[in-house]
Amino acid sequence: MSIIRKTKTVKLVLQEFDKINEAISVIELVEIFSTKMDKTTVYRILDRLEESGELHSFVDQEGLKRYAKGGLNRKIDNVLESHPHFLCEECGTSSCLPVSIQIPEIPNYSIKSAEHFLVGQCENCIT
Amino acid sequence: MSIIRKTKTVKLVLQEFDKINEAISVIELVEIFSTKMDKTTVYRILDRLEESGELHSFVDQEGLKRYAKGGLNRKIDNVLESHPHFLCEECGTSSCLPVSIQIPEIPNYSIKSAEHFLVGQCENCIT
DNA sequence: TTGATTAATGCAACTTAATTGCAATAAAGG
DNA sequence: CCTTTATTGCAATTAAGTTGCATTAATCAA
Repeated sequence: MSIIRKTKTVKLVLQEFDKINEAISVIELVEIFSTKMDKTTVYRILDRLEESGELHSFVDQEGLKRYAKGGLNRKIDNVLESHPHFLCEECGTSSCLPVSIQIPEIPNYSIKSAEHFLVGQCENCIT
Repeated sequence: MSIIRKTKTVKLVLQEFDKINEAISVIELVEIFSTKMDKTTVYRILDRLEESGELHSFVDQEGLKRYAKGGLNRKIDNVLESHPHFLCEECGTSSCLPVSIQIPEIPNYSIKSAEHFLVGQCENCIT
């Protein structure tokens, strides 16, 4: 599994994520690369990049899959570390927020992973 | 708009939510009521029950819409109060957890709403 | 209780994100 | 350069959710 071959299309996708520091939806990516590769290829490359740990994905409030650089839910010192994803309702950009969210202890429950989705106004759009 | 008429189908849906204390996906509900009403009707009743505040909805990690009793993101004393949604990876049941999650202050960001999705093992499945 | 108003429903068709099968293509290694 | 097989493109398919419209049935005033 994971990414094995550095094909032209894989390089294009990686370049795009180097340029943009946002969480991009798959449909945006399909649109961006519409002249360069088939949508099936986009889906499959994203799959592989996620499995190799170069990207991570989540599903936003509208049910759309989004990808962003790096991994999610890393365990640091045996503590689950997860960052929230943010959507600006003004400009529509989505991003990973560099803060850590505390998950309270829940009696008799074991929490393996956490996903946080915040909606509001980003630093560019706040009045 | 909200719910206006207490039709037979609306009563059936409300009964179901009275029985079950979980966050149920729309496709499950469509299946449950497959002999009682059309799937379009299920979708529309859920819409109305959400607008009237009797249910709240969220999209889970798989992109499926789920509904549960009550409202979400109530403002209590002007503080955003939101509970996490939980999915048990063993038995597959989803529920609202009665704990409050603190959203840290994020400089230059304004947070309007928050969605938390936890995955792990519930009290029945924990070993 | 009846009748008029219009919300609610059922059905069929449609939209859109995502997946699958398969033959053709092109990385990677020897 | 040649072989192996991962990767791609294309077409078809799946599945969640939506829409338009004619029909049905709550609701309420008379």
